[in-house]
Amino acid sequence: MASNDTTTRIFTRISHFLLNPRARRYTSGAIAFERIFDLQFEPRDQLEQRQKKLAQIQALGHDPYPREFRWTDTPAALVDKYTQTPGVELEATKSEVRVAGRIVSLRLMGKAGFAHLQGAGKRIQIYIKKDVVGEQGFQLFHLLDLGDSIGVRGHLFRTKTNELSIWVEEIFFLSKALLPLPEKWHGLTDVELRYRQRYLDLIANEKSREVFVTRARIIQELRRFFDARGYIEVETPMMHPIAGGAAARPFTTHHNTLDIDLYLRVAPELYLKRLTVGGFDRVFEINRNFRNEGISTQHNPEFTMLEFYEAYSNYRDLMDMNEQLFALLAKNITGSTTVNYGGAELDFSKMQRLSMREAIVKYWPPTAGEAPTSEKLASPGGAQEATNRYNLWAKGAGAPYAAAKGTLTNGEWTGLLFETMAEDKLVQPTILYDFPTEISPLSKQKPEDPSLTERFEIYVAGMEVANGFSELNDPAEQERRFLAQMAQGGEEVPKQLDVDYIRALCHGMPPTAGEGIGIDRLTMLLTDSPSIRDVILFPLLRREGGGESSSEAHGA
RNA sequence: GGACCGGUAGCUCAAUGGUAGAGCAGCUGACUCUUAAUCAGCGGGUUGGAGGUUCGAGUCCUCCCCGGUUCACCA
Repeated sequence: MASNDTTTRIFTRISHFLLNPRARRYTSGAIAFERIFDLQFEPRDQLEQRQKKLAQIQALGHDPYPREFRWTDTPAALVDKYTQTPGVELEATKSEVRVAGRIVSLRLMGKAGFAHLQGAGKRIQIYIKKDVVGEQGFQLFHLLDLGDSIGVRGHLFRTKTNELSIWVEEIFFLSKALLPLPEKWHGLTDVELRYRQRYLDLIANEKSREVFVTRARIIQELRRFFDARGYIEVETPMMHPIAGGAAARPFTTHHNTLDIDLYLRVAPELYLKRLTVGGFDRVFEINRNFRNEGISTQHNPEFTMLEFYEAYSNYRDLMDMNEQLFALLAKNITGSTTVNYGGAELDFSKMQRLSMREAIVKYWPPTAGEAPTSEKLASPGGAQEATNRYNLWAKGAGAPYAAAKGTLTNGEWTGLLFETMAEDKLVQPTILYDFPTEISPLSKQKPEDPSLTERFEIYVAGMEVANGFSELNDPAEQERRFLAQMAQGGEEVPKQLDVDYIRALCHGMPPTAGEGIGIDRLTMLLTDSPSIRDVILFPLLRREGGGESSSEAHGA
């Protein structure tokens, strides 16, 4: 978009200016500023105008970039505390408040004026009268623009229309907004700009601010939950010599001094399990994983995962714990165990449980012929045969079909068939369990059926939000699975055997259950956000404008 | 990478193939309880870019750029 190009160019230029040491060398008055602003961009008029005003503010005797402001209350705190208090009472006490915020509305009327100050996410109105603040103060008020930061000293009162407001006795200039805020009616609606310039999104869109506050609360709740159960929180490496713990293409980086290539981790799993070997029986980590794969409304190349491991438990124990955890989170975050997501009512008070084979049987399209039975899917060639029959139907019906690359094992066919036909049907919170061994290289097999593992995933709104299992702790079996994986090859598979991990298992890992929960997707569900980009402050975006430096990929 | 939708003033959007506009923001002035403040006036455009069709293109055609959605990819 041309308008966007222009805007982003402006912001880029400004940030260059702010980083430019010359810019700090202003003396006084507009002339110095005008020389520094020798820039070729479009909204020059506004920028120059505000520069002139800043110079005038300085000429009035104010520091253009003061160091601090001592406040007594935030706008949000005042609004919270005094919503009910009648004006008479406020006038009677007239207790002094000092409040800082950003000007988000401004109405000047001759020798008086109103404005709204925004701080801590809420707005409070201020009333400025020339009689009260004096000639100097009122001159300053006249030089303010939407977006400026100011502090005020005064007392609370209510206007004719009964709005809680501050009767300003003194104004303090705090910071000039040299560039205008987003349009005040529509706010910032351009999706790209909302992601790229999140700071503007946060000012203009209350909903956006709430999402990120909620995200922080979700993480707090999770910490509380695991703390209460005797877990300790750790941080394991993000730079791995071998990218293991998940099948995903890693990012590559390089350490100069050691002259070694490293991978950004695709999962913390193998390190956390080393810690259970080391005696951290209950351990968790909340941090970033990096996967060099596609970007979509459900995928960001870096995403936050909670991973936790609990010794002496199995996957059934985790399933039970998850039911509690999800219900508790939904309740504490949204106020109810029933959560609206994209128009669907998600009920977190209970979770449907299905084995993967049962899910295929259950969601088999009625018009695709007779559904396979679980026994049939388990038999040799059964899953492939079912997939072929499904594909035949899907091609006729125009539904997505399962495209296999190369030769697959029975377990891989099962996984593929499930993903193709059943995954997006799992809207209500569902625990899907008993995954094929071939697609679960780190999970323990079921004693009565080694073709399956004690593994489950949680699906909500058709999205995978969690993945847990009874951890494989037999080093010989683990080595066999790693080698099988490597033999299979592909970019998603580690290139080398993680010898130290096998060695760690040789020192004995207690029976352990472990799980990962995708924090971004969980936040999407609990904030009714349709895209993962709505819950990540600075999602990875395409490079701006085609050819330039990539330093703006995350915004600023 | 494919498909679909979109790109017009700083922002949000109009404009049968026939003189590029409105509101907001900005500037000047008036106004001492406004709240999308109001009133009067002013400035603001390479219609994403390049070609083409046409007497005439914001509008139609081709290519390119940028963005969104979606599919593919993605334990």
